[in-house]
Amino acid sequence: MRLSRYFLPILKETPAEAQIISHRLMLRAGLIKQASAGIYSWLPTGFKVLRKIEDIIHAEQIRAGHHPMLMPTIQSADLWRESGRYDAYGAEMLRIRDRHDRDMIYTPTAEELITDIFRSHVTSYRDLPLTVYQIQWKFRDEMRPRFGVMRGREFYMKDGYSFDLTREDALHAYNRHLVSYLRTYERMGLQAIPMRADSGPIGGDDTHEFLVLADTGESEVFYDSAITDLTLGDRDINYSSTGQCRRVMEQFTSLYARTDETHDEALFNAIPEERRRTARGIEVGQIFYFGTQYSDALSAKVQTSDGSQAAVHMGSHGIGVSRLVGAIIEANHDDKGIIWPEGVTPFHVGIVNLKQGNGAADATCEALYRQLTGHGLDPLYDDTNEQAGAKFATMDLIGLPWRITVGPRGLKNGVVELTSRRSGVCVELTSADAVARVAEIYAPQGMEK
RNA sequence: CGGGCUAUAGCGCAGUCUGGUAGCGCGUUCGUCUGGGGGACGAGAGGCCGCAGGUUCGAAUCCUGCUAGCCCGACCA
Repeated sequence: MRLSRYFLPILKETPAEAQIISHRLMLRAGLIKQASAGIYSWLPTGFKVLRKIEDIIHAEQIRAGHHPMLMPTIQSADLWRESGRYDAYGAEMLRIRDRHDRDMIYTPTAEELITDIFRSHVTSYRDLPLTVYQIQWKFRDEMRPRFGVMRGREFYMKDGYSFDLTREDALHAYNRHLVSYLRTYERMGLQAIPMRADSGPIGGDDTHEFLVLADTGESEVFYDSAITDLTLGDRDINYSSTGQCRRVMEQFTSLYARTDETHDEALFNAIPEERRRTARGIEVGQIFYFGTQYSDALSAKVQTSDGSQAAVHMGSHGIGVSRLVGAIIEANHDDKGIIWPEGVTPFHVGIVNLKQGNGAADATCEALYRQLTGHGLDPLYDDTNEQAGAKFATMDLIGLPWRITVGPRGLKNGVVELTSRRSGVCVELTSADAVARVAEIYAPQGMEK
């Protein structure tokens, strides 16, 4: 993309409404614009990041054997009355009345609707296990929205629902989700720690929240520092292996890690003192196993091999997609702006032409742009007439992980510069080598798609 | 929902106390110069001063009501 033809409304000054760093940077970098309290428009650059996150989630869910689908945002109140949640949910559920005076809701979650779909079409144990999911907008009429997209009223969320014949099968689904979520977050450049959680209004027996450590997090967390050394890395996961999924789950959940909701002082104090940590965290996902709570209420049963009827064991599993954009920024920024992890960056690399109108500089930038695009990369070329300093400041603010700087001074020696946004390390190399280097950086991710 | 605050140009703000032609910085448009970390000079454009009512010869400014947004708390993915 050429910056001169793009829509990137950056702000030099911080809008007064924004308090925390990710909200400020999202507004300043032109990612979002507030439409009303807790409701945001996603401008082109923010939308690109949202889509990147979404793509990673889809890839990892499909890899785990889960099926994408899509359910409506507006639902009839009837199903919610059937489950008992129409009254239980309270004022956070946005209630709407249509022209025929029917009660409708803007959905905050979809257990009822998916269970209704399930009971209409699945009648045999042979159709199990089944896990479906969607990535869809949700709405919770928060009393006090804040922190930008991290605690909005409208939010984009992946919500998955698993159906199994037995508790054991359902726990495998639980473990499978835990592992796939770990992979998902790692691909986004985030460390999200599974912590034992409280089930809240969704209900359930087993539940873990995934938390990203950040000073601005809403939850107080307590953990054994050894847990931060754990990574999945590139280990090969066989999602149909119950043993392997369970072992990974055990590895990642056996060390102490809890939010203040479930914190146990005695257990915490049993950790060697030098490894005890208290910090703050942002919740970016949660998995639940809740047994037959909804299948009983909504009568979702299958026929078993011996001919009897059995309520299915369910779980639901969520990732806060829009919230993740804020969480990633909270975990990846400096005083100049955002520092996107390669997996979610809106553009792979920035090209800065230091002297627009200079024949050699223009030609080199054009060639770089063509070659990078030819490698399947998505560069942002700053072809405007701004001063060098302004171009650098913009690139730093929007946080592209790599920048190629082209100017007459370097071109005299046949070189351009490749700079890492994160480390600030800058190397001089030929423009052909710069293209090759950037292509190499992104090659592993390209192959995963 | 309790407590506090704000609303004036695209953004950040002054002006309100003490009523009298709407201001500043940034951004933006045009021109010239400049050209490796938000550059300089010159000339412009851009406002129902949140909305409604009242007081007054006259209201951004005083009074009443409303709306929207923000902060702290409680609550929450």
